[in-house]
Parts: sequence; C-alpha cells; structure tokens
Amino acid sequence: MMMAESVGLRRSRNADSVRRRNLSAVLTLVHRKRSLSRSSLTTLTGLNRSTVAALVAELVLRGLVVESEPSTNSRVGRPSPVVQPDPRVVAFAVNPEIDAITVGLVGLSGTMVKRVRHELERSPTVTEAVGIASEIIGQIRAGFDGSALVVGVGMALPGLVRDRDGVVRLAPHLGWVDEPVAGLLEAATGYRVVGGNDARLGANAERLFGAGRGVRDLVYLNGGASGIGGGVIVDGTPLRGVEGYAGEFGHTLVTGRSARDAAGSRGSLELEVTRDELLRVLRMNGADPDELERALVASTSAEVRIEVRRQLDFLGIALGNAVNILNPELVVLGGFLGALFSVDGEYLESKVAEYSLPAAYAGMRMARAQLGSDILMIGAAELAFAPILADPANGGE
Amino acid sequence: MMMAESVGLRRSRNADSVRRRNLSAVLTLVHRKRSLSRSSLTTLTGLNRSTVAALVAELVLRGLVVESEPSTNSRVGRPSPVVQPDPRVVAFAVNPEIDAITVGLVGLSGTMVKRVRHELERSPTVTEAVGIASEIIGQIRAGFDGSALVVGVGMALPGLVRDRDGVVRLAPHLGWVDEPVAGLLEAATGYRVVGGNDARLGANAERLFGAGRGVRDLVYLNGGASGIGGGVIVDGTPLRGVEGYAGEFGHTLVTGRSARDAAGSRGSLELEVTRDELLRVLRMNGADPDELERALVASTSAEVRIEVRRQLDFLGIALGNAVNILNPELVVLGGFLGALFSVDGEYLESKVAEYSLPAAYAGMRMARAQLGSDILMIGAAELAFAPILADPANGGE
DNA sequence: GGTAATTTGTTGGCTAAGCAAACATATTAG
DNA sequence: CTAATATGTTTGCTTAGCCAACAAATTACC
Repeated sequence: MMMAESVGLRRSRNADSVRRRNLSAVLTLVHRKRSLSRSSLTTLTGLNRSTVAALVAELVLRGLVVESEPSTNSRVGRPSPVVQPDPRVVAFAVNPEIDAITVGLVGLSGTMVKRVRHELERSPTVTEAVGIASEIIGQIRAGFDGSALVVGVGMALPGLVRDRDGVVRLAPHLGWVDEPVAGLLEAATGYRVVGGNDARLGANAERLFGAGRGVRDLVYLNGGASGIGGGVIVDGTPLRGVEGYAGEFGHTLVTGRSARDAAGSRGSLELEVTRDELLRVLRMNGADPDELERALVASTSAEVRIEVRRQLDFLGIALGNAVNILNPELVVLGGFLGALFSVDGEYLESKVAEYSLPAAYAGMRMARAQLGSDILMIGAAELAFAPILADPANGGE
Repeated sequence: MMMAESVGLRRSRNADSVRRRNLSAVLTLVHRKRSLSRSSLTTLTGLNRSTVAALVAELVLRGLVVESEPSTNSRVGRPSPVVQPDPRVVAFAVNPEIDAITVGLVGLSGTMVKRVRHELERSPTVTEAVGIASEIIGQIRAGFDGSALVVGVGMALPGLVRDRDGVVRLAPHLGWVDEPVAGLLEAATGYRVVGGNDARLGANAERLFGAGRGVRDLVYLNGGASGIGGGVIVDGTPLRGVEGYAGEFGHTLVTGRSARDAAGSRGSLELEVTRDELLRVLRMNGADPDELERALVASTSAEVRIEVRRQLDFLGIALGNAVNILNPELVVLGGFLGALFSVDGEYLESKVAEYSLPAAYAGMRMARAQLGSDILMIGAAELAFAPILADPANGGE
C-alpha cells in the first residue's frame, strides 16, 4: 500500500478510474476557464466528441455544470453549447487575521459571491475566531434558497499549517500554537473544513486566475504586515513538502550576521525586508497596499530610495537562491513586495541576475500579483473545491 | 494542447492509457524491487489477480521481465512465481569528468553489469569525450551475444544541463559551453541518448536504491572536487524546473559578504564549503572519499576541528534555508559532505535546527548517501530506462 | 437567395481491458 | 492424510471510450 504510493500510483487504476479522470479533467477545465464551448472541451481534453458529450451530461446531472445556448458570434459550422460551472455550487472561505475575520462565499467559477469582513478590537483566540466564522457562515447560509450545494470550507491561515488535518502548528501573530482550527470549525458548521497556509493558497490562486495562468513552475512571495510568506508551484502542483510547511521564504537567511556576530539578529528575509520600515521612512502609519505604493513611487526622499534599495538587495538574494534551487518560469510578488517591484523592478531584476545562475535567470521572468484582496478567499475556496474537482462523482464524500 | 497540459493531463486518457499505466506500474515495481512474487505485485498494484497475470505475461512477451519458479521458502498457499527484470535489458551510462570518462552498462534491475573507466591526462573537449565514450560503448557492444536489448544511453554531466535536449549550457570545470553532448553521442552511437545534471541523477538514484528508498520528499547534496551539486525530489518526482536547472544549491548565498563588501567573494556555499580546504588543513593532497573521511575522523588538530565547524556552519545555513522552502522528509549528504556529516553530524543537525523552522525541522532527518561510486552510473541509466518504464509497450520509440 | 462547405451534435455498434466468480493447484498446518 | 489457505487460470460480464454514419446549424460564395 505504501509501496503502491511510492510508484506514483494514487488510487486504483481500474477501469472506472478513467471515467473519474475524464470527469475531473472536464470539470477542472470548466472551473478554470469559467465558460467554454463543448467543442473546445473536446479539443482541450483530446477526447472524442461523443465522450465529451456524455461527460458533460453526467456533470449536468450531478448539478456541477450547466449547458446553455451557443453564443451567437460563432464561426462556420454548427454552434457548440456553452458549458459553465453551475452557479449553485459554492464554497466558504475563511481568513482569520489579527484585526479581522473575513468570510467569503466563492462560486465554482472562482468568483466571489459574497464577502463579510468582521473587524476586531484585538487578535482573536481560536475559539473566538471559530465562533465568529461559524456565525457568519450561518447567516449567509440562512440566506440560501435551498438549491445551493456547499462543497465545504477552506481556511487561509497566517502560519504554519499541517495540511493533513488543518492543525495550526504556529501562527505567531495570532498567538496560536498547535490549534486544531479546521476540526473545530468543522464541528461548529457541519461542513468539511480544510486549512492551508495563506501565502501558499495565494500562490495557487495567482497561478489559476492571476499572473501565473498557464505557468507550471512559479515562485510566489507575499509581503504583509506580519511578515513574508510564500508558495511554490512545481509542475503545476502546489509544493507541499512532507507535512505542508513548504514555502517559508520569510525565514531564509539573507545576511551573514548570525554566523558573524552572535549578538545580532538572525538576519532572515522578513527581518530585513519589512513593511514597517518602509512606512517609517515614508513617515506614514499604517496604510493600505495601494496607498503605500503610491507614496513609494511619489517619494523623492533619499532616505526612502536608500531603504528601498536596501530591501531590494535582500529580496534579490532570497530570490536568487530560490531561482537557483527551483528554476522557476515566473516569480510573482504580492503585497508590499509587489509595491517594491513597481518602484524599481529593474534594480530587483539586476540583483536577482547577480545572485542566480545565468541559465536559470534567463529562463525566468517576474511579475506583480494580479489578484487583489480576494486572493486569499479564492485560494482558500480552492481547497474546498479540490475534492470535487478531483473526483466529481464522489467528491462530496 | 497547451491548456490540456495546464490541467495536469499528460497524454491521452483514452481507454488504452489504462493498459499503459498498468504495464508501467508493474514494470516500475519490478525494476525497483528487483525481484518480486506475482502475488505481491497484485497487492502492491491493487489490481485483480487475473489482470496482473495478463500484464506480466505481456511484459514477458516483450522481453522486459522474466518469470521463474517460485522460491522454496514460502508461506501457506500456492506459491507464486517470481518476477524479475529481464537481464537482457540494459542501458549504457556515461559520466565525463575532468580526469576520466566512465562508461557503465546497467541492467534494468539497477545493478552494474560492467564498468570501464578511461583515465585522461587533461580535461576532455566535447569531441574527445564523445569519441572516447562511443568507442567504449562500441567495445562493450561487440561483446554482446545478440540477445541484449539496449534501451539507450544516459549521461551524467557535471554542469547545467537543459534536460529537454541534453545540451550542456555550462560545465565550468570541463570548460564546456552550450554543447549538444547528448545529440553528438546519439549520432555517434545510434542509441537514444539523454543527459542530466550529475547531482540530480544522484538524488534520484539515492531515492530509488539508496538512503532515500520509499521517501517522497528529499533533498540531496553532494560535495565533489569541483563543487557542490544537489537535487530535490518532490512528491516522488525529481524536481526539474522549467528547463531542468533546478537544484543548484552550490550557488546559494550563505554569507552577507557580497551585500556588505563589494570587494569580497560572492559568499556562495561552494566557495565556503570545499574539499580543497579540508585537504589543506589535513595536509593532504588529493584523496579518495573514504581516505578523506578516515583522516577527518582521526584528526585531533584544532585547526581541522575549527575548519570542519566553519564549513558545517555554512552547510547548516544552506540546509536550513532548503528545509524552510522545501520541507523535506530527508536530507541526504554525499561525497565529502557525507564525510563532514560523519565527523560531526550532531553539530550539523544543531545548526540546521537553528536556521530552520521548528515544525519543518521536526519532520526531517538526515542521512549519508548509501550508494558508492556507482551512484552516477545508476542515476544516468535511470534516464535511459525512463521511457520504457513509463510506457513498456512503446518505450522503444 | 440558394447551394456548398464546414463544424459539431447524436446515435448505434465495436473493442479493449479490468473484474468477479468458479474452479484448479500447490503449499503448510496439524 | 486431510483441512486450510493462498494463488494461478479460465470464462463471461461490464464499463467506457472510440469510430463511423448521419443530422443539424451555421458561414461562404456564386
């Protein structure tokens, strides 16, 4: 059993796994493209016309997709019906933070249906977070007309999350240690709840619907108020590691301090590259990402310019190392790292070039994150959609 | 077509791909285990008895495996025939180095059949390397009795290799730049030739037949005379990156020097952690790995102890970063890095613990590489075996 | 405006391949 | 020597994708 895994065989590969794979392929395509003609499904999957017709029919029967009249502006030939995710299929997304808990309702098309942000006076305990989230979920649920199919709840958690069971091993900013958040919310709501690290979910969201569409190998780094998180997509799949902790770029050592002077700080990326320091040199307190970016771009202060370059130097080291190790096609920068990139992307690129192998650097490009504030909602919902996308016939159980 | 890829669908998933997958699963298991009863194939694959019988029969017919009498010491019940790789199925492995070119003949069971090391006065040009390799291959070929099935040639190359076409982008120690080595050897021998970075092939070999058996996420680092190479296995698959350059840990920045004093060296791992420096403090010139290790362990010199710790400090930083980013289950150290680990593994572990997140470190262990000098031969041959393992029915073309 | 070309949907029969069940066989247990 | 057990072997069943023929809906073009 363990050995079967080691050959790379996931499930049974008996005859009916073919059906499962094909249903999954079709549903996944519809999910990602949001709208698609049946004929393009045929070309994209490489399956026979008649087979695709049968697959789509089954998905319609299961209430996962809807088929509608062909679009008018078509080419020569018989028009092909349009296939879209059934709007009744939804997932909840939950994102607890220091100052708020956000709950969203996301459709199978990857679009936000509803979004509720509950502001907080102080950082919530696990019990509070679960209580508030389940209450909001209950409210939204009460508004359903009965036809909705909720596939589950995905949680974007700011910390180390063991993805097997959604236990938060450590969320320093929330002060959570070894908290079975997913399990608690599951008990409170009755839905299946899956948790994941916020930045890793963001990486996946950017790959599916943002700057990384169609890219199979990318590195995503996000700069937030509480530090730097990241995620890696390898060959189209989010990198997990053994227990789901992969992608912690924030703790990469980027200076020799620790090795040199024992008294110094650890010299990790997220100690050197911080939003707070940018705000300080800009003489601002707290700002939303756009505001920060405008101020950075507008600033003519030498102090600001120097600080930006200092931070870009360190970011360049971390990215250079990442490029050497992972040889990605794309590096996506989100949060205030995106702002830094906007301010002086060329300088950052020159630094990455300096610290990475020419061949690896040559195959790479950089981009800002495209998804805005919905990114974590979409990423979290993706967790909840995953089972049904992988196995549309039995994904519910 | 590109999009089909982005859904994670490799080939066609029509009905006969099931057969391909199952044949591949069986042959891969036989390849890895070397010897296996048919009944254990049934349990390991999860397929039906009769299906496995048919699959094995087809593989026998194609000359890829042999079935033999059941082993005598069996349990209750009808004994099950033993399935093994057909010994006639072989691959050539080629490893050009500064001072020698090694050619090996490796069986489908992953064992060395023959090995020829051709010593050189000076570093070979590409033409020389290809010439020598193809001549040795010709000689070995001449000794075949005609029944041998050569699936191809795998090359372990000390440098950056674009794995799509086996072009060496840069092999600093050999002085090769943008050399289509694989193509040249293919033309010279008529066999299909595939090339890969030596350390990455080593990582795969260790995973299949060495310290990493059964492990799905591992990081491998090898220390050689010419630097430090590495490879990463993610979820059971070697990490490639876009063009196959992933795993270049040697160039990881482990000091802040470059950012601090522009005059200093780059401060990369392989500039700080070197075999030459160990040899220098040991007052040795050139030594085989075992000799170096014995000397290191035996030495009581303070200078040696200090240098070992200095190198372990840097190695600890690089590994700590790697652990944070990749969250591996196992770190395997080969070459003189294995020797360093033997000398003071506990110190290295303490350093890795210091630079990595506790949760990620807790899930990890370290080990020495197990495969000796055959590692590159086995890893390279694996490249040649890959097509036939993936598609036993048509892997030849 | 009518016919041809084109593309796609629909239907019915075919085939590949895994599965299940019944039976056969070779071993150990006692 | 018989029972228990595990596995090989054989036969027919079922699933599901494919193909080919035909139908339908659109554009192209005279």
